[in-house]
Amino acid sequence: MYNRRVSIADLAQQLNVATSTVSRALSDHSDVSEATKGRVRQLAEKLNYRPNHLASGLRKGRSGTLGVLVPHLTGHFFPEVLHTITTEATKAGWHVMICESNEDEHQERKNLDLLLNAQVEGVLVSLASSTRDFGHFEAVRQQVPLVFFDRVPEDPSFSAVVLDDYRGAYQMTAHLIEQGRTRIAYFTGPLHVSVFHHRLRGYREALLAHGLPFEAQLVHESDLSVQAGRQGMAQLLTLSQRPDAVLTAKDVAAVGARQVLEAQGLGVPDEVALASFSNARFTELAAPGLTSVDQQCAALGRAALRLLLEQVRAAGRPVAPCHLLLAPRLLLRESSQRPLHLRKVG
Amino acid sequence: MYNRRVSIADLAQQLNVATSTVSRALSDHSDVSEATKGRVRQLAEKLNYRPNHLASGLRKGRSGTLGVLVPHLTGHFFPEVLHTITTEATKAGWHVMICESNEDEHQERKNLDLLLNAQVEGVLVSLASSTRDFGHFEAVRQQVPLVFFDRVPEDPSFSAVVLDDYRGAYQMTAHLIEQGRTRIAYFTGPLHVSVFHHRLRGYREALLAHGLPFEAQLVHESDLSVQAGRQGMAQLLTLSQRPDAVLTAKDVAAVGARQVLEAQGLGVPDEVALASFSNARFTELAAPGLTSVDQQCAALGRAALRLLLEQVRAAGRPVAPCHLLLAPRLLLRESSQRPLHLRKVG
DNA sequence: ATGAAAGCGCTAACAG
DNA sequence: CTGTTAGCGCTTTCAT
Repeated sequence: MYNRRVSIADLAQQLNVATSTVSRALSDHSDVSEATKGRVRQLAEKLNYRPNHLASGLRKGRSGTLGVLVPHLTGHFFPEVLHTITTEATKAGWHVMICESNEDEHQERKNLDLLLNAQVEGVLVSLASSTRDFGHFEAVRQQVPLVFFDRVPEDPSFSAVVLDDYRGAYQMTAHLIEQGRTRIAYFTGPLHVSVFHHRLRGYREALLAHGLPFEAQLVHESDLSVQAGRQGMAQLLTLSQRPDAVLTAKDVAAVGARQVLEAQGLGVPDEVALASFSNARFTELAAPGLTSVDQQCAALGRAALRLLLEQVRAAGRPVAPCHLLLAPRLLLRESSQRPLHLRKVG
Repeated sequence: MYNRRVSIADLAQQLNVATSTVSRALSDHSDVSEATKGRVRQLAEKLNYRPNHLASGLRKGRSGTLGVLVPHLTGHFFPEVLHTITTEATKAGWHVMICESNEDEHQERKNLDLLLNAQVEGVLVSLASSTRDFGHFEAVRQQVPLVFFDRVPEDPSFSAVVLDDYRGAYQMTAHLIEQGRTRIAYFTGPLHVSVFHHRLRGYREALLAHGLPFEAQLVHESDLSVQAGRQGMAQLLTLSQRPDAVLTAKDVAAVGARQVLEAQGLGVPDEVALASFSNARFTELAAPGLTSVDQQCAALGRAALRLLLEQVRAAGRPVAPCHLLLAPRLLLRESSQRPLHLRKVG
């Protein structure tokens, strides 16, 4: 039914040369005559020969494969990052194995096992939100280079690439203040996740730096779902003095907030400004366009891969853990910009 | 720097048994004593032994890996399908290699090579939109089982799983007609892509079956981007008699259409009803919610994987090509439902 | 219940 | 320039 796969030995036999010659010819080794190379390549082509990656990997002690472990494939961010990683890695001659932890620490463990068994030569990880214990990563880094991105552990001995969330939140908060907002609410995700931790800090420090108070009642912690966004917004509207701006640590929560505002007849941005993190499709599709902190997926993916490959190429020589902070970029759209006639002049 | 990987030979040596015994113990072979199994497992655990997937694959002539090739990882549909596929495949003990063709026939070719070289035992494919020639798939199916999903070739000799796009379009068009719409415009994608071809047929036949004319001027072919949606809508509004409903073959195009309608002060659904295909996040997040034909990602992924594994397990025995049509499901939301006071009674 | 030995397909010394 | 040979880590007869 299926064709038997043709091996180097088959080619060698048909050409009356040694397997080693064929092997060398196929890898364009310098000390094979052009004539032989030609004959080998031609026959390989004709018989549709394909190198057995398992065999060469086994022999060379190199799988030529990298592992990537992400919490999930849905949404905007991870697919975008993965796209960059696979494209670049493939270009550099690597295979990539992608795993999903489904935000679950236990599946994260199992997937790491899977990757190590597949003999990956390096691993890129973005943490599951439920992960509290990092023992499984200790084991990994004793085997292969390991680089985290976006969702990274606090432990600075791990290499990591992240957006500068602190600065992103700081700058966005500052932007809202510059638009004349003085009561800025903030929707955060679980604070044990590093990104959310840093964003909250940025928010707070921007307030303080501009002489505004940090009020606990204006901060709402949740899973940042649409649902949570609605709840948070509804709660804020019960305050005696309602906020005039809302910053959410994730875009979908902003959608929920907006729904509530709309239902209450409160205009965006006139009465309440809205801003968030991430740059999913709908932040630009929504009307009015949602101001947000761009996640720079491509830059992040590229940086993480570059860092990993550096460590892989270091081939065992000790490498100091490296931390990359990507500068954030604000995408200012209508949802946060005070209409001209309402702006303070000067 | 990195720990040397421990092999079966290492375990065997430390336990003073043969490698074959260790191998058998680890795979829980029936004729190894429980005592030995215990000792082996304990040491394996202690030394953090991990089976070398390359070596066992080479020896067994089985890689335990499946390949999946999709046009891209962005959007809603493919990530969702991939999630199902990887989850289910992993559960069944398979590795999964994911590749992106970036909608490009040439990259599709290269990725198939990559997968075959990795010795995958089966391949799931959703076609790049630029693919016209299917020679490369001929080569693939001579090596391993091959199943297409969603974007499939016309050639019926290939196994394929698709949503019943014809019925989806038919039912959705019928739904719009039942809501009292009589001039229903349709935005289609490139017609050489099978899904778009079938959807157009469904649209047309639903019209005819309900005694409505099929008018070429109401059909707009494009790449279905937001941009294209805007253009198409703008063009429709120049007609002497504007449509009272628009069906788009992809959700983002509907977003573009809606933007134009809004700008022109035309209400959705009051003046123009809107419906589309796919069930991306924003179809439900948008206000009013966008009526659409659900893509049933999970069902599709599961069916495709099941079909592939059947063929893989058939292990060379000839398998007749199989075609699965998944029944569509309409998600009726506000954008298509005529407000009560305007509906025909009866 | 365990061991000895061969071999999956490939590459890399080493020899010529 | 080409061939011979050994071996990567594992599984699987075939013996015992």
